[in-house]
Amino acid sequence: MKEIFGSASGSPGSTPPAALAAKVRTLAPSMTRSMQRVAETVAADPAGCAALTVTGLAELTGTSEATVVRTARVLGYPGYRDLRLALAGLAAQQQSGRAPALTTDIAVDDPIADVVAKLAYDEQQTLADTAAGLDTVQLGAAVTALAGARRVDVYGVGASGLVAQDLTQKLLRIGLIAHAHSDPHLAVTNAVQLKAGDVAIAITHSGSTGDVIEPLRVAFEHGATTVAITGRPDGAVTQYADHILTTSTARESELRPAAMSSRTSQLLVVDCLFIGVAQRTYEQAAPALSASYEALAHRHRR
Amino acid sequence: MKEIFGSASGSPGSTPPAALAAKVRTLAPSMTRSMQRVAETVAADPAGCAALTVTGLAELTGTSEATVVRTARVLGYPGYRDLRLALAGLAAQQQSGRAPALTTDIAVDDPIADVVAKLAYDEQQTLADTAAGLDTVQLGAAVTALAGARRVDVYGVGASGLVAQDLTQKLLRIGLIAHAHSDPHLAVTNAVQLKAGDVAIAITHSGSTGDVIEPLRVAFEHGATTVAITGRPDGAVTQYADHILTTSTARESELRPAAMSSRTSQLLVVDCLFIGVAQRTYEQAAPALSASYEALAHRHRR
DNA sequence: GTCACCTTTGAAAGATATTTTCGCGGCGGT
DNA sequence: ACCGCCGCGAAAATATCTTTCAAAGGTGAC
Repeated sequence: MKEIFGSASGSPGSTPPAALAAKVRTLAPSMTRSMQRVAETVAADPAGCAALTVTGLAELTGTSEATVVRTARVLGYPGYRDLRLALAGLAAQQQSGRAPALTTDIAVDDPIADVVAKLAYDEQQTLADTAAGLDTVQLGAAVTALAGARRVDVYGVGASGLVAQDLTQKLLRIGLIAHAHSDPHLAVTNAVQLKAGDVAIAITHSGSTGDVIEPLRVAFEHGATTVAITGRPDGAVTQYADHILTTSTARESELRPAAMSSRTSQLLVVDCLFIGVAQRTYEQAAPALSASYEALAHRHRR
Repeated sequence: MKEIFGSASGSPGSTPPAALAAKVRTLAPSMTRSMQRVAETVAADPAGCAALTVTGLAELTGTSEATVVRTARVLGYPGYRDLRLALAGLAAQQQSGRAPALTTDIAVDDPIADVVAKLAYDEQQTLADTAAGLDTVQLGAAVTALAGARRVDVYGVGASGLVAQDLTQKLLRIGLIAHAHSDPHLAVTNAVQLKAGDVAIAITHSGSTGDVIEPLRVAFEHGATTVAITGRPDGAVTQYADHILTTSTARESELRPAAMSSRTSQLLVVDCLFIGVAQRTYEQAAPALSASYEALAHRHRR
């Protein structure tokens, strides 16, 4: 019966897996030559050794299994198995340590793995920035307006048009009457119908997209509550907006157009609006959500 | 921020030890009950499980050794031994430095500021998980296919439809011929036109959306290169997919439908595809990008 | 409701890996 | 040169992991 470990799960009782190199140095003098060879090999490449069995490590160091096990004992582990686990831990730590070298731009010759990492990192950054910069008072006001709205119109063209549609889809699912407009003419035509109690939302990264500002102005002048989701809180769109929700912008580059990060940012804002409204209208939203889920179930194959 | 693994020095091919919780979430639906129990136990306490033998873990979860090994396989490891090593690595990482994070769900009575913080955090998590779980080989293959495609069709309905449109918009901007279809009939009708050298992409979170699978099947049978972007790598859609890109799934809750995080994940994948293609076709993509930018300038007001 | 079929599961056999045992051979002291 | 001790590895013994196989449980067809 081998393998005795304390019952406690995450107990930090055992040796902190760091300082392995130091331990090797300290204990080396008290080891025999073969054991030193093993210890040094292990200290030099924890990751590599973690992948080896006793036999493998014995061969690699030109020794025997017994020696490897003895070395593990000297290093303070019950046996090789546990040394190996510690090694794996060490390797993982080392690897995660040297992570944040991702500040560079995406280059034309970046390997695909780097592209993934950099993009993910950038978008995470965008999300953090957006969350930090979002004015919760304005957001709350916008949510209140939406929760009591008779009708909601959302304007957005280009990439922002998709965000507008996303918001619309979500609001519809919780029983609100919402429309997305990406055709500027139709948008204006519809905006004329709005009145007090209705909500109009304009989504534009630049804050100066005429096709989106125009319908918002009309809605504003007809007494609707207007919301602007924009990356430029000083843009032209804000002059017709009762509530301004600011999105954040990541540096753009040649390969990474601004539309990409602004979309991420806009979607977060839109999600916040949605959840906010769902909270306020919970009684009605919850059943509506599950109802729409049910309705789609049969569209899924086995 | 979560671990983004670099080039990975010594450790050969094995799965990056990150994102285990995410992988469990992704794969859980395709597991049997007992396996799920094992997977969840492991995800909940990596450190504790790393200290257990197969037999120990089997007893703890009330299953058999065989089930434990099977679970390890599903999670992408050759056997339990390797899972255990990965677990040890994960545990070490967790212990080393880790923000406790807001793990709580979004509640009905959360103040709006918390909603923003939690949503942002969740989406960041989703991005990290997606990046960690994305198969760069498959991604590279998909990019290659796209870069040389005569024509690209993208299928997606519902929330995924917007992602499909997003991809299409981007590809169009760099000179590819791309169409998004959310009408299943039209999608099939168009799929018939595809042939070798064309690319068809299906986007579906569930992996079993008939309306999206059908056109992909037709495209597949007509010789087009097919790509599936899905959260269920074992879903029905994958049987007609030459390349499978897996999106990650966050735990969903009543207020936060799965569609939300899957969209974030899908968009990251789509962005990676786009950047990848832009890299490959740089000579042609760069001028096309700035050209489309120029063309829109006059639409912005002063 | 019943049957046939498929899936899931655990017990036990089989294969590997780890630990222990045991004795050989080198080395320093006498 | 002889004796005894220490380091070392081969191989046996044990623990651990993997595979196989048959029974239990569930599902859909009739």
